[in-house]
Amino acid sequence: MAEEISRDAAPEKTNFIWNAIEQDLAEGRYTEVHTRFPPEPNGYMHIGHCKALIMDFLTAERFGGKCNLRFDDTNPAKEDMEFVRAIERDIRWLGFDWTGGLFFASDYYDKCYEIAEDWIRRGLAYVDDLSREEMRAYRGTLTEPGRESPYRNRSVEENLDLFRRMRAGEFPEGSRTLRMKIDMASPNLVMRDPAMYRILYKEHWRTGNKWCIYPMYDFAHPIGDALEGISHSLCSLEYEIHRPLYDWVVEHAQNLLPARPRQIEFARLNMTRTVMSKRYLRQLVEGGYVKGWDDPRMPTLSAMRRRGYTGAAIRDFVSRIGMSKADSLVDAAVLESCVRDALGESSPRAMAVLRPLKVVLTNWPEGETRTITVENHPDHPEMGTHEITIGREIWIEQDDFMEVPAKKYMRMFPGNEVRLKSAYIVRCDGCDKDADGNVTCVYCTVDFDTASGTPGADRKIKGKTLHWVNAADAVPFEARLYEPLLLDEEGESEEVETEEGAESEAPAKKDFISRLNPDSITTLRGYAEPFACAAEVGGTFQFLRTGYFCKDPDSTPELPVFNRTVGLRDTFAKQAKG
RNA sequence: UGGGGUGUAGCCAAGCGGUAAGGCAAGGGACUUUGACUCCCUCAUGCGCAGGUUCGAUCCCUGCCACCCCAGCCA
Repeated sequence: MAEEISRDAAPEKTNFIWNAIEQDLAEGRYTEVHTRFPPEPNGYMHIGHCKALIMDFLTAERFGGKCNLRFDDTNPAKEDMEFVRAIERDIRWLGFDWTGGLFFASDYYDKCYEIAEDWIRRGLAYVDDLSREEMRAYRGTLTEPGRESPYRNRSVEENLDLFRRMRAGEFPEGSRTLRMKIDMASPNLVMRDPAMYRILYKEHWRTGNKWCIYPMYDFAHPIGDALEGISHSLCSLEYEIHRPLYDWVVEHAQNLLPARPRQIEFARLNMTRTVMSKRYLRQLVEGGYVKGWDDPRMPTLSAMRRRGYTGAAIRDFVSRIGMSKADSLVDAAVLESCVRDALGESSPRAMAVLRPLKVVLTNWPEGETRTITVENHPDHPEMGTHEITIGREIWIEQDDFMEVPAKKYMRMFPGNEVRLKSAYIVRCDGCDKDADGNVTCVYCTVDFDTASGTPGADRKIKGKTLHWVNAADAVPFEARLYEPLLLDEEGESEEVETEEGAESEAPAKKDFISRLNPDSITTLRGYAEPFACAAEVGGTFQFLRTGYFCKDPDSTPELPVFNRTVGLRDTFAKQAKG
């Protein structure tokens, strides 16, 4: 019996990185696991960042180690404290804490400088006077080796003098760089004497004007990792070709470093129906296609939070999509499934009508109101109850009435009985229409013997159970329904995040704009029960049969606003479409 | 045409020489006071292609093919 169970049990979720780490541990290469999440504070985090973030924190958790948060702030021209705060908030929202500590690459500027001078003395680095354009020309191409800079073989004394004067601010921006002396003929362009330092007369938001030379990523990152005692430095696939350089830096600075971290790369996240690059995201905001970085249609964490996604749902998502080195495009439906799972358990139920249609209960006593107690959650009695009312006039969903029913339609139509959720079975008798043939009002007869909770309620009927709100106390509210930002998936492949301003982006840009979904937001004026409208901003409900909704900060006392976080699965609608 | 990577179902993804896990999507059915949830069932004689080694290959070897990344003083 026990064997049966263990055989049926799903294998423990694993991935190639954890397998590699287990092997490292088993073979004694490392005795403990220490990771880091190293964002550059130059923008808001989006769902794409979460894959790396969660992998970093979860790997530490899984192996009983620690994870640092390190802001990679080596380029003062692009970075800002505002983003540091935003990133910290997003990480906390996801439910993580930087158990290993909070650091900045700028903490290591002195150490980087020390290593730079050491390398100059050892003949491993040199000051180059080549201009940006010349350097590009000397670098060679994918198929041709580069040429050595004429400044490559300066004496140690001259290099040291020049580098110190670079630091002292004696040379104009862009006039010189410090370069590693590796191999201009390497087939890997990254190894062709990469720059270590550039001159930048920019005040840094942490180090002020102390420096006018700033270390490059390829130099500062491995040093930061080693200084923090990182064992496994996880990053995305585009850094794979940098790994030989990463190892070169760690190896040659080993005399001044306490550790020897290992870099492992994995595929970054791409998702259907959205974009994941900072450049496109900025285009959406600045082009007015969305209302801001936290517009609920955006894939930023601040937007997802506002829309009603939960940190737990996003963690679940990342664990479901797995980890590999294969380029992938994950179906957004996976994320939606995670959100439904998370919200289905925790959200109180309420009734709200998105597209209202008046129903008059013709045999309901004029002026009479009844109060009904309803459960907040069908599966969780401990979540309590709340009260709703019913009177002679109620609102139902326009979709829930058809004068001439479609095939398999089991909602309200003349002659058919349906149940009003938590209330009574009613029979539809007919409707009013305006001059254009639009239904303006529906008439029903209540079967008073079928009140919910009484034996009479057990009567079986063909019709479905509909949600509704009492017209007498329903609160008008604004519902914002969202559709994907982008339409077709054809040929979709999100480009990597790069600096804007490249000439090659023109065609892709046009394609991106042409794929924008013009109907990504629908704003409706509906009616909701007071219980839901009284919630505070951020409060989440399942509005029966229409989806999960989250109260938006745009709400006013007069007009609550609810974002639809995600709809419910709707197999009937699918059948109708197909 | 240089180098570094990756190809397992519609989309992700396990698998590490012993005869293809799991999730999402999709399609059936049961249940239902949410056409939801939940629960059952179906969904790769097949692992980019072609050879080879082996009693046996998704796994090892060889050769092809396709796709991704790299020519910043960005990260």
